[in-house]
Amino acid sequence: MSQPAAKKIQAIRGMNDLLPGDSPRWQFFEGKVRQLMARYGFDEIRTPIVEQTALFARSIGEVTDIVEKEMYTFEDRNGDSLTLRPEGTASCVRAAMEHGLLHNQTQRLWYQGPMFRHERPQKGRYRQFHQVGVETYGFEGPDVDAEVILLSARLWQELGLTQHVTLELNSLGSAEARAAYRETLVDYFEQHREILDEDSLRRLSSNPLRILDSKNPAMAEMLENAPRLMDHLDQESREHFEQLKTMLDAAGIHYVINPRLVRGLDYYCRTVFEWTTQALGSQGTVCAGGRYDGLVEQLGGKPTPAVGFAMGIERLILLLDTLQLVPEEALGGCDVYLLPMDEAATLTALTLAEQLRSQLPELRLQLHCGGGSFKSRMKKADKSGATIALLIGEDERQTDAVTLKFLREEREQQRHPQAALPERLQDLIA
RNA sequence: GUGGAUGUAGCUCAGUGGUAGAGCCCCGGAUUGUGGCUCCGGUGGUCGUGGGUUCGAUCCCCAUCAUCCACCCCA
Repeated sequence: MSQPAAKKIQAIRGMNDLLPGDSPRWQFFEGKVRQLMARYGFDEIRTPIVEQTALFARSIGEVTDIVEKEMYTFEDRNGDSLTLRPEGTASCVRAAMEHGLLHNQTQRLWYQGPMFRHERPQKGRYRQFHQVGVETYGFEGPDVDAEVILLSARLWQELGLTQHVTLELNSLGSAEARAAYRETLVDYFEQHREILDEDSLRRLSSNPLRILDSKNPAMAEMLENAPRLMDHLDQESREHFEQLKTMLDAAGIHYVINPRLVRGLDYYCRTVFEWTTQALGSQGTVCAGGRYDGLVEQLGGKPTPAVGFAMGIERLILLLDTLQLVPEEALGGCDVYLLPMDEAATLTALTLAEQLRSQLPELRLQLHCGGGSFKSRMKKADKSGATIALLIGEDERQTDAVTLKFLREEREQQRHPQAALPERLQDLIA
């Protein structure tokens, strides 16, 4: 029985397939990250992508856009409210607390994986996107702030991005100072309510600090006279910030102080920073983080200082791509394409391929499969990206030999006894 | 969530109110055992989807889905 044409099923909006052509870039980037984390003494942590909804509501802030309208929240079969994680910090804190990692000890952790936010997709902004994040717990001083910033700076160095990113820096003060300033600011804005535009009125309850960033000329004068965050920093935060700047100066890291830099998530305090680029249009923030000393306590743990950041992998890959910074050799492919020239040579080729793979574990060898004319076999050898083709036909089979042909250079082809191949290939590939 | 642009072959794109084309890719041949260059031939399309107007719609209208850009927000 013929069925009516099934409705075409496609990927969920804003959720992308990573195709074979893309994955080498990701592996290149992920490899750099993995190496770097080890060099800085950070350990990887992996947590589930689903958590109880309350975890995010409590940590990110009830009135943030993320919690109010961007979370993938659904009911489990038993009625619990679950949420696909919109960011990594909350899960990290939860896991660390749950397993006693914060009990009288410090931690330097990193994670990597998919996050989910129901936003309108755009270039560099997707509903399922991927972050690499760093979390430190138990370090109070500005040295660890500097450490995580230096780590990120070194990653740009490794990737060749240093010239294309800018570090913006600010301090929000202690949680108390920030909260107090926020109140002062809201009071001030309330007094000038008639000047506020629609956007700002909305931000008044969600993110009043953002109002300072408004470009509306009608509000410029009023904003000019608004109370300043820097004047409301507590003494300790002020010193913390100064010390951090001294450390970054000493390490030769350039930064721009941006007093309007405000992280959207409620849990941030004191140091906040952002790495931005001009090369990606309006989605220019490539890495952002800061200090969240109050978060562990807020989630029911003991007061624990914490610093971290998250970076958007899609945005970084996009950046690497537009700047053509992924090296050719990172783009995959294989070294050798082994092809039987006719059907009769299939078995010989297959067993030889397996032998070579046993003898040369580093060798990337693709065996021709699928038959076809000799011409098409050669075409596939070319397409495979291999530098060397190994051919086995009637002549070779009768003498236990193999023809070795160079695909990427003008060089006479050779014929070798099969037994001599491992040594020969070893030389050529190395 | 708001505003705008765009959906035609696997990819990049032309095109017309009378049921479609190029380049690349793929396959075959010129070249019985030598890919990349050249030449010749071939496969491949419910013109995003669903309605409407019309004798007739890929084209006009409406809706819907998706992508892109900006806003918002964020990594």
